[in-house]
Amino acid sequence: MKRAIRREPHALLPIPHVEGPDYDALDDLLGFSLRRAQIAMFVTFNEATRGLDVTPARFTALLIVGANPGIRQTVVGNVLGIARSGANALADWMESRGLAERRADKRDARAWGLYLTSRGLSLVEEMKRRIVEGERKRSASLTAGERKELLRLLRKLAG
Amino acid sequence: MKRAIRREPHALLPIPHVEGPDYDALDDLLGFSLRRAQIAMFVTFNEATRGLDVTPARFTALLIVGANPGIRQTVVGNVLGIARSGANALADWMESRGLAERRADKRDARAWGLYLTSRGLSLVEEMKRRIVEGERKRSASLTAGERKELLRLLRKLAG
DNA sequence: TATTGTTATACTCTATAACTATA
DNA sequence: TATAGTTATAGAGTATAACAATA
Repeated sequence: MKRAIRREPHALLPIPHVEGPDYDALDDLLGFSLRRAQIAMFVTFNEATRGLDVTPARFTALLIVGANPGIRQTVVGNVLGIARSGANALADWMESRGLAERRADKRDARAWGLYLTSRGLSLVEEMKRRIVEGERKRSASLTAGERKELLRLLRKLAG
Repeated sequence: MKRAIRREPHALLPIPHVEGPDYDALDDLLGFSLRRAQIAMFVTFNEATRGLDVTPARFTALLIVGANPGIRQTVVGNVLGIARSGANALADWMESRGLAERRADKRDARAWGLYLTSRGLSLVEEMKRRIVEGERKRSASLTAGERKELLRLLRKLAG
């Protein structure tokens, strides 16, 4: 006898603003709204890249390697704000999928340079198209000016 | 012979905008700047609440329970956007620290109502003071109008 | 001594799934 | 049959710490 399937709140859902409870100071805290907005955008990212086996960190890493051929893992890690071990795992992932190669750095025998393969280059272009389109839909309620202002304020806040 | 201590990039550091690499489309994507801004604010949160053994989720849960005495765990989970099992763990944490109590709900024998203790109430006030002050410092480069506009745009984006 | 890459390990957060008591 | 809470388990992502090779 099969048990009924019950769906839990899935991770890939935006955080709702629940009717009923008093949110107290929450709605005036940047931290809370930043988190809600970020998750909403994360949901959009996932929908846009469905089937591509990608995450924001993977996309960012591929994009950076594509724009900076020969870049070192450590620098990719710095851009992402993660430790070297994490950047290493990302490089392993890229190589295992045939999206990038490690080539010896001629100036420093300790280091590898990362280079996208043609497959990596076309994947990153496809992802970029989808993600830009996803962001366009998600921010459709914002005017072009508002979107630009939001970006400016976020960058200012990120310091 | 002791090995030299080497500091890895600590989690509690903002994501830097690295000099050198080409960021390509990254600086025009809301997702990327949202993440950088959110982490910067998370760092601020941690500095402001150092020693209080708190996380953003714990703070949010305490605040919501404080503002909504008798609220159910599931509703707290909905506000946070997490599954019931996670909300349950948060309630366990609150009780184990003497910050909240579960009391039987008279209208529904399946449910508990959550209530802050006096210790929980004073802690949440202390946290609120510190976090508001931390946000004030972090967003000092924004005018009051810019901060308000940022909040408005974030809420719009979060849907 | 410091840095690059690497590997192994541990921790945190969260979802998933199953279960119980009650609705 | 559905819902509130509970518990156990697993997975993703990341830091930490150590190490070899090179600077």
